[in-house]
Amino acid sequence: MPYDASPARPTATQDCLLCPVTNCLARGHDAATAAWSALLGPRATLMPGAPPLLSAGDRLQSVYSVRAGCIKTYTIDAEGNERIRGFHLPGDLIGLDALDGGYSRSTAAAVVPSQVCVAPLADLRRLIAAEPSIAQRMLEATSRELAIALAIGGGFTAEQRLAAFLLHMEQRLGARGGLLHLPMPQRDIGNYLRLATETVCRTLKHFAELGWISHKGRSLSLNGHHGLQELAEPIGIVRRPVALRLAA
Amino acid sequence: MPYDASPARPTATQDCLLCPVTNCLARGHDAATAAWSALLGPRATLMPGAPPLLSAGDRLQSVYSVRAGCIKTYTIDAEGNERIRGFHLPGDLIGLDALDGGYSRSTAAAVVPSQVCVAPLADLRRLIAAEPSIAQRMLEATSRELAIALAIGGGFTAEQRLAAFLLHMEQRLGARGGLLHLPMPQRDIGNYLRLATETVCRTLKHFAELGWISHKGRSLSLNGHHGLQELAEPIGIVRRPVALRLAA
DNA sequence: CGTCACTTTGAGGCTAGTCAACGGCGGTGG
DNA sequence: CCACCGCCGTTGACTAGCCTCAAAGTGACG
Repeated sequence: MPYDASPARPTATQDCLLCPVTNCLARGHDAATAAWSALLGPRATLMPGAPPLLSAGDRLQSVYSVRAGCIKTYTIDAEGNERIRGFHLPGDLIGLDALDGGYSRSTAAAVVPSQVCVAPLADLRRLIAAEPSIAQRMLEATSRELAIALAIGGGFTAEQRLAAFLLHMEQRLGARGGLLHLPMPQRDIGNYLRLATETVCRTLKHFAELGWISHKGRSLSLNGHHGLQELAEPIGIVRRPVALRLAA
Repeated sequence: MPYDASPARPTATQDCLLCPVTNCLARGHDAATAAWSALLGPRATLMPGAPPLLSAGDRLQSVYSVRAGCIKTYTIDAEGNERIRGFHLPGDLIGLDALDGGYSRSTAAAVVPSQVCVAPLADLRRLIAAEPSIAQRMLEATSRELAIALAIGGGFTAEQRLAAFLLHMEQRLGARGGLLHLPMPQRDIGNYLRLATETVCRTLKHFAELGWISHKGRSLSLNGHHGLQELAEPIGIVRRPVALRLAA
């Protein structure tokens, strides 16, 4: 297996109601969940290197919910440069930046073997009409992505962006004890954060020298130092470590 | 008047159904519009320098719809640095990045004398339950902002970002014949685009030397050269000038 | 007519990118 | 089983785009 760890463990036959995925839209309650669960029936498995799930310029047919693995969305400019716009982990939706306009602005491909649930747009619209709470949840998901995009897009230093990225991944992957395994290569991290691969590498090394992290390959452990948090704090996508904000 | 031109022209007593604003959510049709119109009843006028409409960390009470003027949203870090996350023009909504979480991530203040319509969240939720098309439209608005944030956040050169900004403003302001008046100072443009004020100035000068624009103060005219479009093209927030995409 | 905010211009420095080369690890094939 | 190959990560030297600092010019307003 070319991808060290997190082999996506398909969980193919599970029902969405029992979905193990932390943030899965379908979790929770009631009739909305049942309807959503039915809608998400069709699934697709994606391998790295395989044709993309979705290509920039395509008419958006469906929204996708990541069930396992990691999907990256990106654009490719005239010179062939890839520009990664986001990484989508289990529980995330793909296609939210295309709901206005109706055609996809980005291409979506698997970073590691992955599985997605497919929600055809027509069905989704019907579902929204019947169950406004679904729209509410999609609105929240889109809002969350917007907040992240605005935060990462800001004018921060390489160290700040990388620190925020690590903490954010820790949070999203639900890492226990600061132990986590990044699905993507440093090249992709750098591309996403507007950094050269070399800068990612050097900055990680720097963090390691400070004792803030230790890493081997794509597995890393955040040693709980406040350094990363202090660096990432102004970016504001990581939950505050409690307290700290008494004044305005 | 300290702000040369576009003095916001309050239009205070107009009904939202007759709203002159191009993209106003309330435009269009049916019962949804009527309900929305009623909801948007309360209005607020904002002057530059006045206390912000909304502050980072506040519990989000309402979503705001810009009716006239220009509102900027920004964060302020520990050192007091302002970081502008977006400019909101008539027809834009404010607060969309806070729908998840429920508290505002940014502060909103007027760039020029402005007017907003106030949509209390509780009312909005009720309205969405009754009229799913409102949720649909908000979803589209949020999606649009997401696409813009992702695009501007990418790793582009100063010239590319500024070119995209100018063309985008031309589009959003509905400028006729390439003539437009920017509401915000160069400092704010630079802050938004992660550029020093000096870089904005020099880049504008450069565009002018190339004959692509001419400007005096905040009024500028885009001379229709393809240069700006070519620069901005990879960023992808400006509509293509027709044709050009036969392949792929 | 002075003040203040904004813009413009210049000189120099730093962050991060580019270029180049090597090491490691896994997979593949002989 | 080992040699080869390709992707990824690492390291060093150099470069460049943009930022910082400094200062003067411009226009609006009191």
